[in-house]
Amino acid sequence: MAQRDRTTGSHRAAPEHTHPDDVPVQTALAALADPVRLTLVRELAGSDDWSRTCGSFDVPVGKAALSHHFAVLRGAGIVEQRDEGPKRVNRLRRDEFEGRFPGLLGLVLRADGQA
Amino acid sequence: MAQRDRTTGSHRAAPEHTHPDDVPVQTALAALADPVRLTLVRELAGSDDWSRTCGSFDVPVGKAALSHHFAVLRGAGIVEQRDEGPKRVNRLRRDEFEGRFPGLLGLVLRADGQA
DNA sequence: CGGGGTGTTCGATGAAAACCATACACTCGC
DNA sequence: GCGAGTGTATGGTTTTCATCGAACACCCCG
Repeated sequence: MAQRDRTTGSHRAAPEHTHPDDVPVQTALAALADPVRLTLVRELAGSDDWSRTCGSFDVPVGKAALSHHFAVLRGAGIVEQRDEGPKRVNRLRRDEFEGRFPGLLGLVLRADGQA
Repeated sequence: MAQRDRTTGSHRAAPEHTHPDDVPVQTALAALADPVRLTLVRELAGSDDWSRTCGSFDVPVGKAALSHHFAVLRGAGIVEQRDEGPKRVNRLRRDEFEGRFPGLLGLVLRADGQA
């Protein structure tokens, strides 16, 4: 019982996740309406699942703020995290999120850098 | 020149509009990520174009705040306003906005009240 | 078991945004 | 023109949120 995972040996407090289905539209929009988080999502979208650690993103904020942003994205059902040794790797919840908010993800990704 | 409109006789400062095409995704998301504005958009979606005056919406804020919210929606290319006598009537820019952010509007409208 | 690497938590700070009350501007009907 | 009705602008308060620095927790490697 409660035997720890051998492959991803980690018994750190597992990150709390919210399934997209339990996320209000407003929360999802608010989560994506931030430049830093938008960058995270986009960079994540261009990478393989579980291939990026939290610290591997190119954003102009400190560790603390970064950690906070990931918590927000988790709470909005946009990303999933898993502990892998000392690191925490990420995955974009493409399908689940798409099921809840069809088109939204594609919208912010295709997103024309601006204008 | 500059003959005033006869039908909607008004020479008040015309409200400034931003076309959806000139709106950054972030701005659009931020505009919709507010409970009051979301209510405005939804109520507006359930009414005929130009049928609703600013004051005719059921939101728990004062006139000043309301006016501000409409300005934000205008700046995000979501609503269009026109002066009609002493009143200012509204219209949801369905098609134009849909062209710029396909699916987004439908998403916030279908929006399951919550969860 | 000690230390480097990684990420979270805490407390505080600063900026942005929502809000209100008041005062003003404009249109219309009398 | 006055006065009611409608919306905007201004100034100031409150709340919210992004951010940082520092302290802490955890994992691994030697």
